[in-house]
Amino acid sequence: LGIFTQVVATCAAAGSVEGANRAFRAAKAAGLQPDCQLYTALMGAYCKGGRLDEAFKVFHEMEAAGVAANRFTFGTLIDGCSKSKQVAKAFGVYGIMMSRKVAPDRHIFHALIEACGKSNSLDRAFDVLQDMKAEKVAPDDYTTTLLLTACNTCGQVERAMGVYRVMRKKGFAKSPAPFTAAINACSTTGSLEAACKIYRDMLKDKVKPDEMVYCALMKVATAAGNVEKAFALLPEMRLRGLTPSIMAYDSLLNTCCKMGLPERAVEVYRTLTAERCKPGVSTFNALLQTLCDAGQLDEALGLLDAMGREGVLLNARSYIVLLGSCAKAKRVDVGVRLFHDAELEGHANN
RNA sequence: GCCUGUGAGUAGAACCUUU
Repeated sequence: LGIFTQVVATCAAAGSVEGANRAFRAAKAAGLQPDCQLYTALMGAYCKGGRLDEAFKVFHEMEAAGVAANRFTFGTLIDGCSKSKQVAKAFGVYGIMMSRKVAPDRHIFHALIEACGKSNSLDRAFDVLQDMKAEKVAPDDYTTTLLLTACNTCGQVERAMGVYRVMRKKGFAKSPAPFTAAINACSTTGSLEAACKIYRDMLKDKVKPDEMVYCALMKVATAAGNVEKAFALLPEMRLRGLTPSIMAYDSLLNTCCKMGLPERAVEVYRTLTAERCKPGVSTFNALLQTLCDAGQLDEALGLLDAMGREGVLLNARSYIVLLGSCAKAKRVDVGVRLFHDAELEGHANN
């Protein structure tokens, strides 16, 4: 059973619902009676694949087989409901769980908070926090991060800052994630000062920033229109012992794109190539967009060779950007050729 | 007797999926 469960879980992690299903059936075919863990792993696969109904079918099958669900089972289902934005269902499962006298843990509350955030029910997210305390489950960094993210998606910057202040007062932030979420709240208001303050708080609290922190800061700097600040974060990262990866470079390319700075974008591209970072489609799309927005269609077309060399295929987005630029420049011949390429590669279907 | 190993569910940026 352990081996089959691992196979199911591995398939789920790889996004192969079919593989998970096959492994589950193989366990049965081997004459094994599935236990709670195996059923739960299969439900997880369905949930991750967005096939919530089938996850519930497995749950009912499990119940019919007389196998009792535990907190892992309920946690998997609630998380699946959250990912499919089915808040009511998530709380329904929570209700069943409580009626079965299964003690909830952090995962349960976290999945519920996430579900509330996704459905714009911020007040309810805070109710869950109260429930959590009532059940004597202590909030941690994950809890704070989820609450901050919920505030952000609901556009409640002030509330996010409130959560952040409480977190710092209690002093339990040990990881960079809650700080990143708090910084992200600042990009809504474009308040670079507030974001920098959070960054300084983090250093003061002896939490080591990771690359995502810098990407979030770059985003805020861009929203505030402060290009120099965004670029200054690159040496700052290095100063803290981090080597910028394609993530940071992509963020800077986005800055160039939003601010209309084709020369600097090309400069960033040169740097990341020199640093042996592997550019992806998003890297090239940001570059293409920047160049096209600036009317530099030929420079953009020149990049296509580089893409080929890097083994990066154009996607629909790349073609849309290029075709728009061809249209604006009235370059019919180039546009038609690109469109044919797009057709051949199956990107001309929308 | 000792040692070791033994399966399942959570968070943050950007991107992509989907102009």
